[in-house]
Amino acid sequence: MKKLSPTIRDVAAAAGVSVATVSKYMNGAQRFSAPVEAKLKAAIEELGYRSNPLARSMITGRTRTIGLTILDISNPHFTNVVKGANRIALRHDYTLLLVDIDETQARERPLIEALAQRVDGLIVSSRLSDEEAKWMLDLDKPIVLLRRSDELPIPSVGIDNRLAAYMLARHLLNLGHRQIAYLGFGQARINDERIRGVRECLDEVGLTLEVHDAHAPTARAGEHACSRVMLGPHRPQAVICYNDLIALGFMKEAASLGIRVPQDVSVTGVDNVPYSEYASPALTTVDVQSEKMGELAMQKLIDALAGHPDTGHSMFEPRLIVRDSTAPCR
Amino acid sequence: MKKLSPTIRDVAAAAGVSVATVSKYMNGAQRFSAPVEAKLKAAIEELGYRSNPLARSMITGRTRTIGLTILDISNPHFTNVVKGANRIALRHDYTLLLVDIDETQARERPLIEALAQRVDGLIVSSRLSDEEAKWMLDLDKPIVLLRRSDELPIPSVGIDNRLAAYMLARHLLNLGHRQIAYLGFGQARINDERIRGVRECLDEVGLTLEVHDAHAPTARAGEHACSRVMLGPHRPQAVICYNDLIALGFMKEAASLGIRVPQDVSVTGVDNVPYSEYASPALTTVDVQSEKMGELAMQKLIDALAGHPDTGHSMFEPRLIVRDSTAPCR
DNA sequence: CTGAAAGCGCTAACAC
DNA sequence: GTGTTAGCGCTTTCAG
Repeated sequence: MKKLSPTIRDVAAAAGVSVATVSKYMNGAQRFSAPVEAKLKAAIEELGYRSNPLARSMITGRTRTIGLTILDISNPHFTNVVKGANRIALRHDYTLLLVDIDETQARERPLIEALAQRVDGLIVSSRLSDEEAKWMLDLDKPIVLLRRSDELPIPSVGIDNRLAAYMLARHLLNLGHRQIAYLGFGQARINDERIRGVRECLDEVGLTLEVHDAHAPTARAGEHACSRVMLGPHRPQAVICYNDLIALGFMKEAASLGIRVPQDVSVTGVDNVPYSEYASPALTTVDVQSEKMGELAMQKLIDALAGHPDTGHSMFEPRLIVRDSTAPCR
Repeated sequence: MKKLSPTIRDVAAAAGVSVATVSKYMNGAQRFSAPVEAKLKAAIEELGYRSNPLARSMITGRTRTIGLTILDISNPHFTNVVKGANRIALRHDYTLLLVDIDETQARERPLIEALAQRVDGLIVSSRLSDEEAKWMLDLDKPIVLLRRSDELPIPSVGIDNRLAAYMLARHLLNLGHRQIAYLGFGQARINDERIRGVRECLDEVGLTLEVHDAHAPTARAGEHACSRVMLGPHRPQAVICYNDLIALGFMKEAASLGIRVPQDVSVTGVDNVPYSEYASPALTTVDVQSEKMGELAMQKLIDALAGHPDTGHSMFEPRLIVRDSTAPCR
């Protein structure tokens, strides 16, 4: 078998030219005389030469790699973001270096700092507050945040969480519900925005909101929280969950408890993950355009890399998806 | 603000030592005299120095990065594999470079070849046949395959697909079903193994198997296939789907068609993805230990990287998970 | 324990 | 068009 892979010098020697010529040829930097081109092609083919991207990156200072940190790869919302980002990256010949923060806030900073050294730019989804994320500015790499940041001069992409939550509340009010509960996830920075949106809507008709916390953004957490919410002192007629996964778990547990959805309680989520459609009853939710978010975040980053920075926040418009988990209040 | 990040030379100058000393210090290669150590620590802190992993990799030839190619990041089975692999990688201070093949077979080879140059080793999930995958041997990097390969001398991890399918068939036979259909995905290499497992079981009782194809391993594809399977000339009493996603889509469409699961037809999947549990009826399936597969694949690779190669195939044992989508035949 | 020097594989001026 | 030469930031002998 083979030894070490051939270097640019091996090719130069085999083709009888200089390394500079080989380098230029590999980069398609200019045109060559027919005989040289032929020899080059032959030598490269013969040796199976492929230029070493590491050495190249060291000189150019560019890796053609984008770092993407997500909070949890198990959450379909984030995989959709990745899907979108990846599509745009591939199109521009960039590779994604994916880091799953895995909902462990402690390691976030070191992981991102290490990542930053190996990539040309970063797309970051983080639970850090603006204050806690200031160090990102010192990374000296273009960054796009997957949530609004009012204080940091970093471009970002997200949805209007207040509006999304407002829409769900309005939908439930229209169905005649009056006792509405919110099952949130306090660790998420956008949780407050969603609570605000719901409150804003309920305020208009003089209703108050019962707020619960699921402690995790997962189906399992939704399951656990269900009895606490439904069998507590103030049984709600409708529950707005922080995200679809919590809602899915909630609905499953409700069924176990003999509580029917939507007859006994209406349930909603947020995100419109693929499986919300295949649950039964199919989940009423708000589409947040996860894939498009990933696409736009990547596009912004690539633009920045190309010298067209953009420090604004882009907000996608949420869209209410009414399915079968919500119904008129009895 | 700062300009370019400081290099090892800056630190050496600031600390009044040589670059070699700084290098050794950064790598914890040896012990140092107290004054030198103090100066180094101070200089590094002062300048905010972090060694450049690219330059380091170029010399050592190691990147502490593992490449992982998966067929589709939208499939929860694969995200679980990633989760497991990532856990082990982190534990050994490796980073994952994830590539989503996105079910596009054409680009597979170039993507993997490019990936191979940037990592120390690869975990590959591919639809290529052994024959088509021979070039992987020339990559000169340790590889672990996420499926059995009998011909290639490459270590692999997988489950016993024949047994998994056999178990599902046996379960359905025990429930009294006689007209059993298989809704597969012909592109997958393991599809044949699963068909074989089902056939083997049905042969024992002299039954034949109706085989259909969903054309994609997705819920959407399962939806589309449902009417073809259920409203064709040979309506089955039970359907074994290639994976959970297809089964989920199938069940949704069945409901639309007024076909009740499990009363009118029993349905099973394979994989035990998280959402199979939250569907209703909850899906009967076979657990393939996706996370453990990812963990073991990574462990094998890291062992290989540490000089303990292992060319064997590790097979996880499938486990039948009976839930509510299967019931006795009326 | 510490330092000087020789590169890793490649690119980027600048000559020819 | 093609070659020469200087490094990129770091590790690694090998002296001292």
